[in-house]
Amino acid sequence: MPYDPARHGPRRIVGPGFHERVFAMVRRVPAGAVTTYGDVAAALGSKGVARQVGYAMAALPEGSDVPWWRVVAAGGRLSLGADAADEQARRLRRDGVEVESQRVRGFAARRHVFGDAASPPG
DNA sequence: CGGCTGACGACCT
DNA sequence: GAGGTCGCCAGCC
Repeated sequence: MPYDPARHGPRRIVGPGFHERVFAMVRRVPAGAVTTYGDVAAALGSKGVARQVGYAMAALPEGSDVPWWRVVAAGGRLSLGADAADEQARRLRRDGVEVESQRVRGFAARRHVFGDAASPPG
């Protein structure tokens, strides 16, 4: 566990600067679309931080307004554990995204593109 | 500043 | 399709 809010501090979304940017990007992903850790990382400027994007997701509190389930692994796969992946699949279906065998249907078509706007409109 | 951790990604066998 | 390895780098103590 890279960051355990239950032990390291209060469940506040805006903590580490990097996470803040990650959350902002993920919030830009509309329902029905999906993105990948690598894409978010690339949108933030460094494709190498794909991992850190995942850690940011892990640090999200349950009631956050960040659609973490729209972030999947490369190739449209659900890299989370089988159980967690199932939950993600459920949420994706609620968005109208089909998931089969831990993979997003028509991933290429549903893949969200973060224009060149590296920062949110806000 | 150093060591440890880890919702990833690409590659090889 | 499945299993193992290396590279990437932020965050925490």
